[in-house]
Amino acid sequence: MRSSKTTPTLDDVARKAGVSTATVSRCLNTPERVVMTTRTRVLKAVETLGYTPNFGARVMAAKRTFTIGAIIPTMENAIFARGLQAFQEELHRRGYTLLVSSTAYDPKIEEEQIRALVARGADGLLLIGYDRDPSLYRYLERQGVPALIAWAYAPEIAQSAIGFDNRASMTLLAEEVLKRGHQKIGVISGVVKGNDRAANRLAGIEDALQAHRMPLEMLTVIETPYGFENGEAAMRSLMEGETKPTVVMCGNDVLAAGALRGAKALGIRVPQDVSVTGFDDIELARVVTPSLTTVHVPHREMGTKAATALIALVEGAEPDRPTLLQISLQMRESLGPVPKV
Amino acid sequence: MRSSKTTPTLDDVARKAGVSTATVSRCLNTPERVVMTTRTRVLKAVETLGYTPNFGARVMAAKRTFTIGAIIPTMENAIFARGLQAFQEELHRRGYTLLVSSTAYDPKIEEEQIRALVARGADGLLLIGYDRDPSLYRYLERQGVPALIAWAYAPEIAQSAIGFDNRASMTLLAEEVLKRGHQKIGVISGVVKGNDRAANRLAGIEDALQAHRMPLEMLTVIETPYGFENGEAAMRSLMEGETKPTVVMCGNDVLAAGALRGAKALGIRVPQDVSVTGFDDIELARVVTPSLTTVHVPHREMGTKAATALIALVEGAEPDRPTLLQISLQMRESLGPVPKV
DNA sequence: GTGATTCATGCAAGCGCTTACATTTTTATC
DNA sequence: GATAAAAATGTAAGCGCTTGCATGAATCAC
Repeated sequence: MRSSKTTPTLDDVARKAGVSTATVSRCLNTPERVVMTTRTRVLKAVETLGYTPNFGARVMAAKRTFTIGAIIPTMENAIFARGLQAFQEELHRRGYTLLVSSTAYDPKIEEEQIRALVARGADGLLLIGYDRDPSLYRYLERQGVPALIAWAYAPEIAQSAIGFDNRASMTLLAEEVLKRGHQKIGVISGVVKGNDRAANRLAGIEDALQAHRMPLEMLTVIETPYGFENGEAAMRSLMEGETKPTVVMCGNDVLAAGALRGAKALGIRVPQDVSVTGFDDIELARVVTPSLTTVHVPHREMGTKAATALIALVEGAEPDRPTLLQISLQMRESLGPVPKV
Repeated sequence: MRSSKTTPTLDDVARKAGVSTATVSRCLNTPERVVMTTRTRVLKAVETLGYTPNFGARVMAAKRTFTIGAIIPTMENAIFARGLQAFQEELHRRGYTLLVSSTAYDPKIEEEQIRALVARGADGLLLIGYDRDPSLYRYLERQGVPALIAWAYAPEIAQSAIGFDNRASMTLLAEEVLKRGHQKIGVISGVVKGNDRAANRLAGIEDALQAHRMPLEMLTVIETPYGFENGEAAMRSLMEGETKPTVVMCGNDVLAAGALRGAKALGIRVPQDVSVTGFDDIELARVVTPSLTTVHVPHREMGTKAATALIALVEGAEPDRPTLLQISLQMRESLGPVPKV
């Protein structure tokens, strides 16, 4: 509830400076169209009154907010933080403000947040992954709010997108695993439903097996929400299960860190007794012991390019084809050869 | 740039449903004041037209946005993530939307973001720490936007606040360190300027020394921006310096994790050769090896209570006195007795 | 059936700002 | 110094919504 001493309006400033509201508005938006002497007078009035433009009114009149919204699944771990930071830096450089909101991986909440940000006048939106109700895309289209999809790439994505191929990346990593002789592979996957990244990463492992004509029975998959604790729990049930895997491939670094911890608690050595791999290459991957073999994602590059692309869209450019970024494998200590029996 | 096929307005809906705009507005805001039959008709029109209220207009007319802004120093590490998640959950339960923006620990950017959020109609703001230009508080006051300070507590804070005593907490931890016989203490502190948390944590260590009538010369302080790499670098320079400390107390867990890594790179064992402590007790603290002795902060409690308190302010309650939350020491592996020479 | 209430809806006045267009002032030209 | 062109400023019409007040319809008590 705003206090009763109402905040000054354009009108107040105009009166104080002895000009019309139009002139004040111009002073603020196109100062070069106002002669120096009045400009200083107006700015002084602005100053003494402590005037700040009312955004709602401005949006309504001008139809632009210079605000970009980003809706991410979670802030709890650093998966998106790096990329978002770069995204924000670039936006800031270009005069846009970034507002972030998170969904806890819940599609319903995501929809609410998308609508909230659109309603609040976001000029454009950054979305993670492409797997969502088509009606949402229609909604955005109708609202005329461009959305850019990041952290994912697939040729079939109709929207503008910038990301990497989660599936092929995981295949690449799985190849390395197979090359080291592993036959019994545990997988700790994120929840696949509604999460194309998780789904594709899992599919990528299966692709690798199939390419080598290996049976999918080699795989023991546990699906669990992202989170450190969950990784730990999954590791336990994997290692206490019937077919103890010799390697555990995780859907992201956070799960992998949990798995590492789980192994430690069980007194199982990594990588001597069991290998572990991650995905994302966040800082955590280098912090844990043993350090994590993982897929390196160019977070900052993705963030910066996403900003550039989204601004272009907002400013009226035609949508580009999805952009594919290159990942690389980051080999560290946690992946070793299959243990001799 | 919004597309040319303009989005539907209240007017369109009203026409389509054959009622006045007032009725449509009431359907959306106070449905109980509209008879069922018209209500369904209106809602159907809303549906088929794909209408979403224009927020700017609504704000302007109604002066409420049900939006809360949070401005945090960084999303890059999880320090604020947990608390913010709880904050968001509570807000969501109460029908508010949370929009987050980050400042990279830069006061200038913080000011911009505060203004941006206020301009965009935030009903209230969550701010981290209290150390900022007084004019900003005046600005908020004049704009009638209540702000709640979190992650910090000091009796002298004039604003509403909810947090813990960074200084006393660190003193408590330092006591434990001293109790173990350490005499040469390295400190990796965050940048103190403009950051009351960092400043108070450092001061807390000094307090402990003074309480024991020990000279401040026991301390070797390195001040560095928060960040894993920086912790690592600081650790190196500490251990390669003249007076090798037997314990390194870090301003937060991220720095401490970096320090741990630095020690490992140097071939120095923790805690046998040198002890390390952190602050915050984020997940990272349990993930690293050795696990980190640190100060446990009740992140979720703080987030939830902050939400409740801020909503109360927004809805017109009188500001409370600052609320103090209890921390606890989390003793783990990284702190040991002073090594025998 | 009548008058008094209550309920549902419509009317219209803003909310604070931008901007096309009109008007006034300044500057340039001869 | 008069005139035309350019620059500065003012006027006023919205932008899409909410809400106090007015109106008309439905309900009730007797």
